[in-house]
Amino acid sequence: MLSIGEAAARSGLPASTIRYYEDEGLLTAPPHRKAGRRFYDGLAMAELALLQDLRLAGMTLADIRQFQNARQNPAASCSELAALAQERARHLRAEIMALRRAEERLMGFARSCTSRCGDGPSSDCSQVRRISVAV
Amino acid sequence: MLSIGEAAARSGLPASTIRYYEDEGLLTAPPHRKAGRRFYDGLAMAELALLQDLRLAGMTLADIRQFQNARQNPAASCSELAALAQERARHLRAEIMALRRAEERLMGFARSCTSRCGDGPSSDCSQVRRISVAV
DNA sequence: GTTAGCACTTCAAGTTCCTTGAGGAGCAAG
DNA sequence: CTTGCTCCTCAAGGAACTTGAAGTGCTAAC
Repeated sequence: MLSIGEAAARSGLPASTIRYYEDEGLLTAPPHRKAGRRFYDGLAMAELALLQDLRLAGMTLADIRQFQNARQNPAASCSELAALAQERARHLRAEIMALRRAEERLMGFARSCTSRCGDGPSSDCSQVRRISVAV
Repeated sequence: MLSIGEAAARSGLPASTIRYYEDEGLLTAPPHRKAGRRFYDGLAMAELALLQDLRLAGMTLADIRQFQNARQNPAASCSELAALAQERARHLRAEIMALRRAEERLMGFARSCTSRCGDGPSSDCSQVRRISVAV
């Protein structure tokens, strides 16, 4: 049983965000309480982890609310849930590629900056600074 | 010379966002204007692309404003600029790894959902639905 | 020529997703 | 028993856009 501070440390989210998600109805099973304080077990931590993954996958909080409702509705099709997760994973793969391209371009910027200007201030690299990213 | 609509299409950003960035002073050279309308040349598009990369790399608009100021200041050290870009690229690599992990977990969720419940609605997979993400 | 339609303009207000702050309470150590 | 830490609620604030209203300019059809 973790306090909200410990849960925050493990998940990497601020405690305020965890409380916020609960207020928004995104963390389903209301966690255990002792003297008003929240305590999180393994199940609650797993739900939080899934929530984080869905956020990373680009789902809005409204999207996630729907998904959680479907998860809790026994009449919902499992294959639908799986399809949704797979679609989100695809979305993630696309975003990963975009980030990789951005990473390469940033390294390109850094390279052209150092190779042309070297160390220290330089007044004649303004051109590099302006167009060093491929036009 | 691209109109803002063409620039939006090429960059993938909405035109409103491009205007917003300009209002915020993030697009340095104010683009050409004809009858009040914006037109973007290769240099302006390159600046926009760099701006996008920096946003993807997790920099706030305030961070980027600083970076742009440094880029335009001839007294600023090129190696500093390069170091900043490299640090951001590192940040991006870390985020890419986090996204990859999230992608794998989502695929794991989808797998356990289909393998245990198959097609169609199922009432006895609530356990899977609740804890299918590794605790 | 003029009228319709579309992309553009500015400016203000709205939205999403948190984050911060005020004011207070439980609890363990000294 | 007081100091200090973490926690609580509730309300307000902030970052990064997004949307809407009201108007302008070009282009193409009638």
